[in-house]
Amino acid sequence: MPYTDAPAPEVIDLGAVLGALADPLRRSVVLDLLGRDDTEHACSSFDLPLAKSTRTYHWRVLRQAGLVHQRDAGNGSYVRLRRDDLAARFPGLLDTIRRAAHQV
Amino acid sequence: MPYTDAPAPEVIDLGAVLGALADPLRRSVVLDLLGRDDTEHACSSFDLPLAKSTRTYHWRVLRQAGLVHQRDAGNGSYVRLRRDDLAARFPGLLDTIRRAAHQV
DNA sequence: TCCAAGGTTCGATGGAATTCGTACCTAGCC
DNA sequence: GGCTAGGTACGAATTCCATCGAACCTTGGA
Repeated sequence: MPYTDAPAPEVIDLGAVLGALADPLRRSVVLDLLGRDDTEHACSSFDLPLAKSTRTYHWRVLRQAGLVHQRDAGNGSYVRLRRDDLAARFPGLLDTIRRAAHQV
Repeated sequence: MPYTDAPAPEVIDLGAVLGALADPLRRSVVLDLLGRDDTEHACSSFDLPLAKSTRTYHWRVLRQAGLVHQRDAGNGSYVRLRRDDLAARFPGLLDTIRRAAHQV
């Protein structure tokens, strides 16, 4: 069944976004997505050293924070960074994070 | 006694900063400081609806994350936003947060 | 049809985060 | 000196976070 818990673009909460990005693992996923093209990517294409259920948990956090859109394909599932929505709501945030993460 | 747990400018951790800013109360304090002049401000000048010990706790989080510098004056204590350090380490971060927080 | 790969859900668990009360400290003021 | 305002330290309680295992589901392929 599809995911219905992603916030609409205009109600994405800054606290939730920052909380999601505060975690090193989730932040690395977002940075990874920023380095890929702006399309869907298979969840299985991320090499996360965690139990399956823990991966599910982190994808949910990112989804509920409004950072990613997720699509269930029964078999696998796919994620896409919500670049436009985030750029519209919090201009420059993702760019700033990307630049900050590439620091020393 | 003085506070010795503030990180040096070059080792401020992005995760710690984002974690500190994820909390609505702490974020509001930082935004408040951004709206004031770039000097020391008395901790007692912030109207935080919390027990004294909880306020101390949140100042410590902000201090240890590297967001503020805190000075003990025996009697009161004073904080100052580390604008320059943060701008040097994570360019544009505070500006972006400020802009984002002023959104709808 | 059976099986494997990829995910979810549900409980459980250990640890961190947040809050508070109490006791204590320091400087300034009467 | 004694009092007060502003803070800290510490312990306790509570809640939230991150992790996992086990059971289950769905699709695609042998």
